[in-house]
Amino acid sequence: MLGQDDVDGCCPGLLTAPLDEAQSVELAKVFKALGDPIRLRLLSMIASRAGGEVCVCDLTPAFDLSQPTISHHLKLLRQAGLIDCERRGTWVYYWLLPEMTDRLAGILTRPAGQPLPEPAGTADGA
Amino acid sequence: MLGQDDVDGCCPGLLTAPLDEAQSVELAKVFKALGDPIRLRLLSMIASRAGGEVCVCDLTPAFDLSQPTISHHLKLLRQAGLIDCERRGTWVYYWLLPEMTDRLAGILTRPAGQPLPEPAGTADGA
DNA sequence: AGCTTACATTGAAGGAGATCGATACAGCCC
DNA sequence: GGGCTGTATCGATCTCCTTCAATGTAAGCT
Repeated sequence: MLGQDDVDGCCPGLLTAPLDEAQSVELAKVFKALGDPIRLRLLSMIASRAGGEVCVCDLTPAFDLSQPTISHHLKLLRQAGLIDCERRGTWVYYWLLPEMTDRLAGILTRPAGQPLPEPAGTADGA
Repeated sequence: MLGQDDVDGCCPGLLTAPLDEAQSVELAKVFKALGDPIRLRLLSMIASRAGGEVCVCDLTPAFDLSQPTISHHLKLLRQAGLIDCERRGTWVYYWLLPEMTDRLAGILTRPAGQPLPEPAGTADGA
C-alpha cells in the first residue's frame, strides 16, 4: 500500500514526479485521516506521550465529544496506518507508528538540488 | 495562520507536543486539502514541473473530470496555501508554495533524539 | 454468576464536500 | 465590436463524513 514502489527508490516525493492514480488514492487516505482537528489533536497527544503510548481513558476526557466519537476517530487513524493499539486488561493503549509519519514527511520534502524559480512575474515574467 | 508561534521555535511538531485547538484547526485545513486523490495529483503535477509552473490547460485534460471541478480543486489547494497562481494573457499558471510543504514536512518530522519504545507487547508486554 | 467499568460497534441525523451543467468573466483575434 | 477560447463562479445534486444515543463486548470485582 501507499506506493510501495516508491519506497524502493528511497525518495518518492509528491513533489518530484507526478503521482499516478493508485498512489494518489492511497496517499489521500492518510492525509484525509489527518484532515480533521480532532484527529490531529489525538495524534499529537499520542505521539508526544513520553512513554510512547496513551490509554484511551486519558484521551477521551480531553475532548468535548462523546466516547463513541473519539473511538471512531481513533479507528480512522489506525486504519490510515498512523497509530496502532493493544488491549491490556481493561484498558486499551494507543501508540504512534512513526514509519507512516516519516513516510509522509519524506513525501513532502523536496530534494535539495531542486530550487524553485520565482515565476510570479517578478523576474522574467510579464 | 497555522501556528505561527511554533515557527519561532523552529521545530514545532505535531509529534512532540500536544496541539492546541486553534493549531489543530488550521493544520487540519491544509491536510484536508491534501486528502483527495485529485488534489494530490494536481499538486504533484504542479510541484514536479520543471519550470516551476503549470498552465491550467495542461492540468485539466489529465483528468476525467469537468473543467469546473478541476478549477474548484485548484481553488482549495490555493486556499490552503499550497499553491498560488497568476493570469498571463489568456492562460492561468499555477506553482507550488514550498513554504507550506516544508512546514508540513517539519511538522511530521520527529526530532532525532526521541526514539519510540516498542510497547506492542513483544518486549515486556503480556 | 452478576455487577460494574472501559471501549468498540451499530444505526440514524445532520452537515460538509465532490461533481456537474449553466453561466459569467477575461483576454485574444478578426 | 463581435466571436472565440480559457478559466472561474454559481446552484443543484449526490455522496461521504461527523456526531450522537443505544447497544454490544471484554475484563475486573464481589
